[in-house]
Amino acid sequence: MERRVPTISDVARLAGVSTGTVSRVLNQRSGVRPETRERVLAVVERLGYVPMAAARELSGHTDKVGVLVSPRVWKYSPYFILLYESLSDSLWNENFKLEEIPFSPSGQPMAEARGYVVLGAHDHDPRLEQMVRQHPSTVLVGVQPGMFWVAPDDPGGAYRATEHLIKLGHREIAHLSAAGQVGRERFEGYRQALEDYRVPYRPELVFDGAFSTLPAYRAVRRAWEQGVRFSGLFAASDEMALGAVAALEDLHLRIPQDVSVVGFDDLPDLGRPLTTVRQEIPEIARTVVRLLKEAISRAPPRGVRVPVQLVVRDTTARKR
Amino acid sequence: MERRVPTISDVARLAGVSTGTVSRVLNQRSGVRPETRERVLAVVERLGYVPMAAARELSGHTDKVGVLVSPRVWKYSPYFILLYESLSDSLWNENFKLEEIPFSPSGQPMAEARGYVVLGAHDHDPRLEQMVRQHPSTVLVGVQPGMFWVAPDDPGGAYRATEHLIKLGHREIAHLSAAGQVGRERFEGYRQALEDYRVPYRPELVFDGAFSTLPAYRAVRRAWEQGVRFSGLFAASDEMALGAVAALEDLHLRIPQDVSVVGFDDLPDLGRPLTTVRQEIPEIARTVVRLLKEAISRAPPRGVRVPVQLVVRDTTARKR
DNA sequence: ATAAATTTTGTAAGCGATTACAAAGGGGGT
DNA sequence: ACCCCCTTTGTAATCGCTTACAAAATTTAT
Repeated sequence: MERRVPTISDVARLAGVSTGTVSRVLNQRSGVRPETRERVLAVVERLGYVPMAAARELSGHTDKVGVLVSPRVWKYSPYFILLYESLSDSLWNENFKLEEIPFSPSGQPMAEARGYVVLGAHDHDPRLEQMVRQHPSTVLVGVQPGMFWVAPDDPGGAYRATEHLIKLGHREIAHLSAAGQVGRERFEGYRQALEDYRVPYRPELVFDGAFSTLPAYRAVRRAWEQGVRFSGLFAASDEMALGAVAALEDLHLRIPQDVSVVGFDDLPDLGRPLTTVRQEIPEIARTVVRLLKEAISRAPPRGVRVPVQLVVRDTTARKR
Repeated sequence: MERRVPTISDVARLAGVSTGTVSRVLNQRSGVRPETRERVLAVVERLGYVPMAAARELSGHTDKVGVLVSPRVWKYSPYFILLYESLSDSLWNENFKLEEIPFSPSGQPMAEARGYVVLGAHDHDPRLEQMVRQHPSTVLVGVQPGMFWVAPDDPGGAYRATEHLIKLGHREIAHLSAAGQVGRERFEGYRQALEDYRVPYRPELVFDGAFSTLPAYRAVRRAWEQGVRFSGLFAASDEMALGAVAALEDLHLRIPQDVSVVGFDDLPDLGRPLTTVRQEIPEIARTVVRLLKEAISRAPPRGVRVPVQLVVRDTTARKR
């Protein structure tokens, strides 16, 4: 009953090779005959062997990567948690170990690490520049020319969300926006779609929802009560979309019959399935890791956009 | 500039003892002369030495402790995150290592661990019983006779919150409640205070806020709009209190002049400082660890209430 | 003072991985 | 066949810490 967790030696023994070879296979080092590799991998698979983190780290070959999280509230958002976990996994696969590092007011991370990932930085946080100067191996999640960055295709996603509504026949399309880089980019996508399809842009249809449920609810409800009308709404985040849905329902409107709502992010376990723009968080994480390795090897900085995808569920319908 | 992180050998060398002795001091093992202990601790302090987690774990002396988190949403609440982190720290100090374990549908944790901590379990989750039978070294955060459990003094805190409002002269005191064990206990405290102070209990003043901002907002606003009146409100969580504050403000009421609001939890970084009942999350974590050790040593199960404390800030005022 | 008992300390073997280095194996070229 | 070179594999040291055991120091008993 009491089965020991298999170690690298178990794998080696069963595969008829040495631990060194197993290690080389697992770390994709060159110089292992393909058939040996196969044999080892088969045993790994069979035993369900997973290298022990502590041992790997102790042997001195995992590098620390620090994550700097700017505003404290960010820490509590599902998006952040998902991204953090995903990042942690991806890094581990590349022999890095994620560690949360407090972003000191002076702008210097407290602990030394091989590289850094910055999440949720403010727009023109002066600390960013300093950070990059002092620690070139830094990757930002967000957009920032001159450094390594990774960001979802926010404008593209917003464009497709809006386009989706337009194609359903909607012409009065409201937008729940929010301050900051991300909010701005999603707004741009919205606006561009309107323009391309010759739907007039009306500033009074854009509300600030601060990326959270309650402010979104209040903004939508207030606007509607003041006579602002629309048959479609694109919220720059799922949480805001949820707030909007609640507000509209309180106003005795039906979703999607009276108003179609599109969100952004595709967070899991949301309670209500939303038509939304899905971000591939794991893919973002993998990209961060890829760039981080480039950064560490002193490649010239570049930015990458990760594609997003429209997921149509039942909060949108053809305009009646 | 490139200063190495000190190891146990550095400490040993500087203190003029062997690594074995340092280790014994650090792990509070007996059989170290007090003056030697002092000397070692001084060096530890001076170097800022912190044992390396990986090495400690590898040496086989840290036990895994699994945390089971029931509903997935829980994971995104600040309370959970705070508790999790606190728990992780406290466990580490006692040579345990926290690990999140998926609560499989069958009710059996997937991985083997020395002990388990269950967070946010449903009221009478049938899996709990099975859990305890199969893994006696389980501590629940919540109340459950027959097993080890730790819970904040919810009834007491709710009592004091309500009492505070009563003593400020309020007689119409609303309550934002929520389903589940915790919600019920806080409701009980509220009710008991009313009874003790001879304030009539009025069921129409109790709303369901589902422990979150938006539902709380909607409940409060709807009630007020339907003519329900109160000059004080005790919300069973800070988040709900925030929702209530927003609702009341939208109804053109001033806090605390028109309505006094009390929350529960004292979450940090809330945006608006609230009069609330503070939970000492670190203390809860420490208690969990203490009980966990008892559980592991097969002591008879018991439950512990951790005291809470009323923190008066500026969302409450004397009734006008 | 000496031996025995006890307390305190040092020594060294692991824990599970990685990796430098050495050794073995496999072709070609002659 | 023989030698050389390149690829593949094995060996063993290493990372930082804990701990069983041995050794030394101290106390107690006689």
